[in-house]
Amino acid sequence: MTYSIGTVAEKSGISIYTLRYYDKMGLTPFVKRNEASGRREFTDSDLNFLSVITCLKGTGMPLNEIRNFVQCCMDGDNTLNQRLALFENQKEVVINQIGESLRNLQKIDHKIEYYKKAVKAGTEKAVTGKNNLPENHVPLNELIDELL
Amino acid sequence: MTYSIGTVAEKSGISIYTLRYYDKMGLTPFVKRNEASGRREFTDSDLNFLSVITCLKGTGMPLNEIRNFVQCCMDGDNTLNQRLALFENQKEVVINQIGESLRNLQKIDHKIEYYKKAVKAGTEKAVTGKNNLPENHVPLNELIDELL
DNA sequence: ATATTTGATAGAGCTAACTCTAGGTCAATA
DNA sequence: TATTGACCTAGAGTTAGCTCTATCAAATAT
Repeated sequence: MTYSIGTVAEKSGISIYTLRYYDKMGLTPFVKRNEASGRREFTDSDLNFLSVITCLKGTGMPLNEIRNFVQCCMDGDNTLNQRLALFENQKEVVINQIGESLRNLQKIDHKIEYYKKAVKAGTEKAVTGKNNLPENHVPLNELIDELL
Repeated sequence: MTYSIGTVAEKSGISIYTLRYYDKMGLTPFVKRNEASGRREFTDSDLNFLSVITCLKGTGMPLNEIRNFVQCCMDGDNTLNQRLALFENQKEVVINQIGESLRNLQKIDHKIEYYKKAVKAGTEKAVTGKNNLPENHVPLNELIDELL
């Protein structure tokens, strides 16, 4: 069972243009072509690989790093340690991103409180509170371990 | 008390180039200039404003939207509702980002487990587990409320 | 008083990640 | 069989967000 690029675009939400672009950039060298027509034929395994690529991209990893990772995968078992290290490192990255998101969320919450008061009073001048409260120090690592 | 652009760059971690670029893009119209020399003179209030801008940028808001927000701030009290709505909306955005980050984290954790086994076995072929486990449905909103 | 540093502007250059166009091939349908 | 539609490549164009250069003015250090 294989899928055309259009079908994959529908299933994945990635545009046909982008799928071809990724292929050109070396992100999907595993996708085979039809011998006669040269058309791409995606397998289910290819779709799984694509979802890993999407995950890494979602963490902000640039395409050339993702390409390196894919190359490692193609290079076989002697890159296993390297790939493990990559994911362990990326875990740190994501945890830091969540930390930043939580800090942003906190700041946004303060702003929401601030503007609620201001809207109620009809003017900003009536609002007294400072916007920069002291940061709380969430033990992020533990919390995230708990969430998963 | 005012700060030069170089001092602000140091304090904020934003490069001088970028600070000038933001100013050119209309993100910091509130920063006054020295009458005689034309140099920018940042106040403490300006730094606070800048930290809000940094927060919004950190949530992925594009610069032109941030500029609109800043313009609302300059336009005074009749934009209060609009500004409240903006932050309420941005809160949703950040919560969704955290959700995506947690899903990515989960996938990465599975990969880490996978590669640990593979490294131990010396080959990928020995690893049996599927990589795409069913998603857990964390009640994200409540959890985040709890964290803050 | 002079030299160095810091700041200013205008505008060019750069990178990443698409996004689209042109011109062609191949496959599926009326 | 003819036509429509999906796919192909090469390469140009686009956007966001910086980043840097050239050139000049002002401030600070020696």
